[in-house]
Amino acid sequence: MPVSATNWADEVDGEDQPQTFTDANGITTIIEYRTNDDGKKVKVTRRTQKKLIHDVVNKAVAARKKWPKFGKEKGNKPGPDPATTNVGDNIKLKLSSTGQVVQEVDEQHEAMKAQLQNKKILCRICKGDHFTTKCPYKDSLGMEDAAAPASAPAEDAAPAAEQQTGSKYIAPHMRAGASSDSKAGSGSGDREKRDEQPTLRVTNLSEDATEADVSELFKRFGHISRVFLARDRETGFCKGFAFVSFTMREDAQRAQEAIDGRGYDNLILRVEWAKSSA
DNA sequence: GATGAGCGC
Repeated sequence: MPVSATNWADEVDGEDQPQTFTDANGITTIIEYRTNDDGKKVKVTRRTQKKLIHDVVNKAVAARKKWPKFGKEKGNKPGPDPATTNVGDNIKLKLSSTGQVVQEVDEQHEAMKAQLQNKKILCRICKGDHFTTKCPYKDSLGMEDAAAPASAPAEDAAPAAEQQTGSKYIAPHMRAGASSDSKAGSGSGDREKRDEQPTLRVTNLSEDATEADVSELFKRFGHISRVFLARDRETGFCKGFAFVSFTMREDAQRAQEAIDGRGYDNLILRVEWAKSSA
């Protein structure tokens, strides 16, 4: 195969002077031929750091900033709007002289974050004071149409419930429709009572799922009266399915629709209405 | 793929 004279990589012979080449990205390559201890001629290739790649990316980012905004952002000025945009940490890693990896936080982004700190942050999933994208429930429950519970507020919010409704707080066991054995997981029950509650059967749970996992997953839809996780009698591992009873049929209904087909622990959960066993 | 526990005073 003929070798192109312009292909510097193949120009090996008779060049004792260092050669330098700069490519389109501004990366400079230096080639020199040295004589080593054994008297042999060796080729030494060095390149300047690829720092210009970084600049190229930033140029593209800068260009994008000038694009007209569209959708709900239409007509807004360039740059992120704190109401809709989460400015994350831009962390660079660099090697220190001791070989340890050192974290460097980009100062520009720190400044940006500080600027946005005064703004209110409200998670659309759980109403916590973090961004929706940072919600701890995002992976398991991160559904866009996160339906707020109609009959029960989220997250052990007894005092909050009082504030929200403006009426007197009613303890769960005193509420209409609450069962006498309202302790979730107590499994105390006579079957008749159990079977008249709106109960879901959850299948395809992983074997290390616990009652707590299941109730965490479902409690945001409303008050749960009972969680039963089928465990292997000997090993104690989850047998892959569980029953979740709600106080309110509507809550169970919404939970069924919302969680059925959702991923949890790398598995796709199935949620159906339970049939009474007999 | 699956339908919940224990049985004694």
